[in-house]
Amino acid sequence: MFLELKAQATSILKEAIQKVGFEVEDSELQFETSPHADLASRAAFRLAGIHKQNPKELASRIVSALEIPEGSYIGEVSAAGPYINFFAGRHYLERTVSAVREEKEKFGCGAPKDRILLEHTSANPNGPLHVGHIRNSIIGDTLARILRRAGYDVEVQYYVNDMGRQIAVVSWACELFELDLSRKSDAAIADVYIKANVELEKNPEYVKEIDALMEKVEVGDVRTIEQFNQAVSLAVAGIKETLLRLNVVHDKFVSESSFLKSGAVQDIVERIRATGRTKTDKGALVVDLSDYGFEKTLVIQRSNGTSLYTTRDLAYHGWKAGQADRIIDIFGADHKLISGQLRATLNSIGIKEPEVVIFEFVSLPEGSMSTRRGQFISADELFDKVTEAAFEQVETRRPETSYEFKKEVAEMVGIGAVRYDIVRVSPEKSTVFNWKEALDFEKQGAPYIQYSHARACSILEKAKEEAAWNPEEEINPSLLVEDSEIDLIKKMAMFGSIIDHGARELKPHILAIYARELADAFNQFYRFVPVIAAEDEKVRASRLALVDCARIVLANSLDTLGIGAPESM
RNA sequence: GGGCUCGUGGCUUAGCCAGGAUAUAGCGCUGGGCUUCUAACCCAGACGUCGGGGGUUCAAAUCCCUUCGAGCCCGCCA
Repeated sequence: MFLELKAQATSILKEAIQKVGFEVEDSELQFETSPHADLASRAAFRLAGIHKQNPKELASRIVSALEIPEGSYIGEVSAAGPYINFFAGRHYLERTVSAVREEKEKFGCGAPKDRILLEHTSANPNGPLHVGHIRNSIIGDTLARILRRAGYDVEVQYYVNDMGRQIAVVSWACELFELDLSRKSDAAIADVYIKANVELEKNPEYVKEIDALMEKVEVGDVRTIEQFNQAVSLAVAGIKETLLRLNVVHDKFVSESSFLKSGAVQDIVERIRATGRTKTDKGALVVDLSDYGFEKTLVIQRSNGTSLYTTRDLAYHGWKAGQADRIIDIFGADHKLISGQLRATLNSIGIKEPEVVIFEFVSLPEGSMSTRRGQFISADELFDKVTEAAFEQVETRRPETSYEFKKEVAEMVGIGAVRYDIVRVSPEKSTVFNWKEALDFEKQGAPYIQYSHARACSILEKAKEEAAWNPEEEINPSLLVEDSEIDLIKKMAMFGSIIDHGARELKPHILAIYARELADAFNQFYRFVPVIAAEDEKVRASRLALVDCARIVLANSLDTLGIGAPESM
């Protein structure tokens, strides 16, 4: 709705500026959201600079020339010094309320758009996901949800490394040590993987055994491949379970080895060779990317002829490029360089490059996390502790409820808190994990937003019981005139533009901030405006409708954040 | 040594790419509010050289240069 408001302001302002005698592009209107108006333009600054005029005077001339058409969302425009301030009118507020009531869970959705292939998580199957990995999952999953709501046809993939060196070590470890199958399968894999790495460190001779395994896989040795697969599928099964609990689902798991089998890896090597930018360096095949600004060459084939992760990834991206209009990858900061080289190489052979979203590291107070060294906090452990802490909270706050209720709410609140905590900060900030903060529900996080939703549900529930509410009833939105009602409506109206913005910039944290502000607006309304106790029947009906709208937009926001929306908590 | 990212009240953080009106919000701190739709809430208050320095501009948290600090990367690992 806000996007429409902006579009109307754009055309009104542009017309007025023309009347005053200037030509402007849309981008020169310099709109911004502001505490002083619903939409403010700094166009007078810009025009004054170009045409050597007084910006204040120009602003008031433009405002006098301005005409607001009948039925516009704009109610009023005024000049405040050099600023041109636009204020939404009643029509905008009332239209927003009816739009939410009509569109319900579809409110905020964009028109159908292109097909997107989004890859996220793709952690190596050498152990369970840890708290660093889930930053990838949460950013990726939230983006996928935002893009879907924005109208894109999104397919989400997990790229499974089932043949790299680390996996060879895993497979080797499974032969050497007994798997503890009483544990979750990915944790059992990590145990032997960590032990194997200790062995490798002690006895570097073993490296030859790993090399041998990798060569066997590359040439298609059935038994070795079978062993790799067994180890990989154990780890992947555990990872999937963890992701499911996080409310993250992938449409497809694509394995690296499939590109070797299909010959795609060989094909891509030939294509790169054909550009003439490859050469042999100590027996290895390398690509010269100096014209793309990369000083060091990129190795795409070992001297023994085997492929590398990068080579298979190139083949994977070649395959992806053929099936979608946009390719999006979510990578950790350690992949910055390699993803740049990947993009350059793809560009050099005319394959569509992925858009890469980079997030910085989550480390521990004692340093960065490492599966190999066993230095990590697994996502499962975090989920267990956080839901346990949430359970205690429900128990103190709602002692009268059933065990099942408490469990269900604790799961939604705990997992929601984890997701929100991670998604709320912009990806380029590196963070240090700390238990105290992770388990703290006092701050304005997911539980705060969920609580607002539950409050809205509770009012509606009570009204239904008293037979005082019919959701389909015609209401008169012009009765919603309190400040906190208007603020709430305006906040709801922003939802679509937040989705649009997040999708355009691939920035999920924008939505997290918005959801909190929406909850803020609802809580203020809740505090100041009585709903069920409203004396006038028509006013009560309108307010109930508004509560229902808030409930819908809060639920839509939470859903897009991948966070559960409890009706009671 | 080179490259990328970050540095905003005690702590966490928005705003920075597209420079403009009193710098966003939470935690913590001080004080207030539950016989009234769930107090996981609300209200009020204190706390800021936007890392330091220089520059561009009518105007800089935002752009440029420089410097300091933190993280990540610079493998025939992934």
